[in-house]
Amino acid sequence: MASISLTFPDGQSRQYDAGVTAAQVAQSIAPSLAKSAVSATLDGRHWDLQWPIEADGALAIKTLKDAEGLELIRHDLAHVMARAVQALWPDVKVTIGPVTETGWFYDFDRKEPFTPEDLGAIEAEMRRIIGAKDPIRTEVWDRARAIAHYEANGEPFKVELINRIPEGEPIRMYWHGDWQDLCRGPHLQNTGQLPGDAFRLMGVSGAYWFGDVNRPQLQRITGVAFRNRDELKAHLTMLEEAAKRDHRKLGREMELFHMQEEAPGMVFWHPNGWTLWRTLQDYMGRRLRRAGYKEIRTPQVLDRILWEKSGHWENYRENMFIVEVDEDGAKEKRINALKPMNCPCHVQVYNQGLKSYRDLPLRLAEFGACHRYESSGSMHGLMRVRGFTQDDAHIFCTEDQIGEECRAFIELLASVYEDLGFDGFEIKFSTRPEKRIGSDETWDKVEGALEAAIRATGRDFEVDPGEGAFYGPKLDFKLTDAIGRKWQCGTFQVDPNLPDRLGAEYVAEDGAKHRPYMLHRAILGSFERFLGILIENYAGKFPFWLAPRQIVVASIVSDADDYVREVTEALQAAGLRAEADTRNEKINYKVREHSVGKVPVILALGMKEVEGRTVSMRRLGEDGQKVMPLGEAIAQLAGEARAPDQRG
RNA sequence: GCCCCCAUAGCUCAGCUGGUAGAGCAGCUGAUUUGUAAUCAGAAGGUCGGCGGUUCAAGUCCGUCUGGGGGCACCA
Repeated sequence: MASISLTFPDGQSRQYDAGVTAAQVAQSIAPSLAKSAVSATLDGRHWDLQWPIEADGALAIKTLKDAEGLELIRHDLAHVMARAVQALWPDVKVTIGPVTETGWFYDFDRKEPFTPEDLGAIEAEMRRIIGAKDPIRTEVWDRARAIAHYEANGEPFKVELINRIPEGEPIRMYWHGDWQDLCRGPHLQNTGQLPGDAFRLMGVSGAYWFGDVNRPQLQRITGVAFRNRDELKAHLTMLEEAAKRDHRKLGREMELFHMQEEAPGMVFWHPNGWTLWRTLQDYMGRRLRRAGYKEIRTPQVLDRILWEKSGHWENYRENMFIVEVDEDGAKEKRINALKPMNCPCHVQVYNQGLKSYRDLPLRLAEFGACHRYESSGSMHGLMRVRGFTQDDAHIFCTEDQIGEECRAFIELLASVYEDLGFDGFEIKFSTRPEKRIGSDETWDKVEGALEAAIRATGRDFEVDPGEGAFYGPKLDFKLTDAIGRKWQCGTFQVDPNLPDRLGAEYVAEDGAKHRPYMLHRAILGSFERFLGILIENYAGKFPFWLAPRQIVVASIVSDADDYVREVTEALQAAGLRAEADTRNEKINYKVREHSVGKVPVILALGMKEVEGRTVSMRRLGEDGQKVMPLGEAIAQLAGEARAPDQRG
């Protein structure tokens, strides 16, 4: 038998017979290692302990402590769950069950829906299987045998999966107990290696087979799993914490906004929420103005003729709100649409009057309200709505100017995200999709220009092939919030096509008319969504400059009410958002209520403050309070209330 | 749009196998003048999301519509 040489992580090598398994290797190193081993990596590839090793390579034995171990737990739990489901309902057909970021899911085909109560029964059966410590074994089958097997068992989805496995790849079968599944592996050694108390089934949902609406809809059961009970507990606690900062809940509690049946996907902003919005919009307005943008305002309702020209009528009509109007004396109804985006309007503004190359780059910005008829199932609080407002702008420029505009945009975006409290962001470069307009020559040119521009900034970016817009390549910017979630907000898109469709042009140095390029760009994306992200990022505890309610001035005794009103007015005169609370309640009650209401500063005033013309300042999240002269307090708070771009 | 789940007072939620609704908080009224996260008392508040159906009887069972939630699909 041939001999092979395996190299271990410590650099040492040993000789083995070809066909040796990683389990045997582990045993040869130490019996204790063989016992705790769950899998291995061979030349970096995740490798089952039972698979034979036929050639020289670098082998590392993995235990549950390794990242591979956690993946295996989740992977095997998917199989154990599938087995449990088929044990309980033998008629259920199994499909696929991959590992996710926090656990796994498995999609089943079954006529009757799984109920939440079924999940408990499935979990119990899973624990029984884990308790049985069934050994897991693997075999490689040839394609015909595997297909025949699943056809005989009435598992059409597995047959399809086998047919999708590329020629030359081994087709592997796994068993534990009398249950069998098709799987590329690797797996644990036995089901007893699974932590029976560190997983939980989270829910049932629908999911299309291979993500295709035209294929059967399956039932997806999802679970979360960790190495041990404490990690599971920590995860569940994290979910509870995330739920506490849910913008829908905070929006109601802090009286920021509401939505109602008569206007699904549209937001009613209340005074507090609108204050937050305006604070953000005013800030963005200043940043854009300073960056050379001109702010404009364009119509909401436009005749379909414009949408036909822009191409939207043809491609996105189902997603547009259509407005039919009976005009006096008209034979036909006039058909309009609420604008789903601002760009065609911005081209109309550009097109007024002849433009010279000296006018470029021309940056037109609009806090543009748009409406899109989003499908009912996609709406989600403020995060996905039908009526939204973008921090939209379009830069009309020459090809030579794309690079500099891109650089300046990224600088601006980075600075804005930092001001708003977000630490970092990722950049994604999306190239031409299959369904697109414009010539390959043009695509080559604009993709090249955009890539050169992003490279020149020296920032890291990922390429996402085929994910560009149909009219041009783009950069997407994804920020990370306080609890590690990522949100795609900013975008920078190069569009050589819309100026063409809508006839934008400029007179160049050569005296001839040329098409400008159009750069679509946004930093926040939609105000609605971004405010939702901000609310969750800060869990409602906004920095002072953003807080819709900045200061409550509360009386301790009613004899201090006049002074409370005087202080409140003085704060308001200094431009601060201050309210008086002279209700007949104890100071404990007022402090609690405004703390729960997430007001950053409470000034409590009793007779001592009246006599000394001082205030007792209490800050949200801090114990105790500071007494200081009124004038000092106003100066201090007015300083803090300045937006980041207005600080000296 | 599709699958599952949900809809009871302003908010959070009870209401077992059908017998025409209950709590806490908020709000209102009154008392209390209070020193940094809930003072006490009283009265009031709901065509149980809409529309149909089954039944002597529906918050409860069935159908349907609307909205919401968790996913899938979609996201110019």
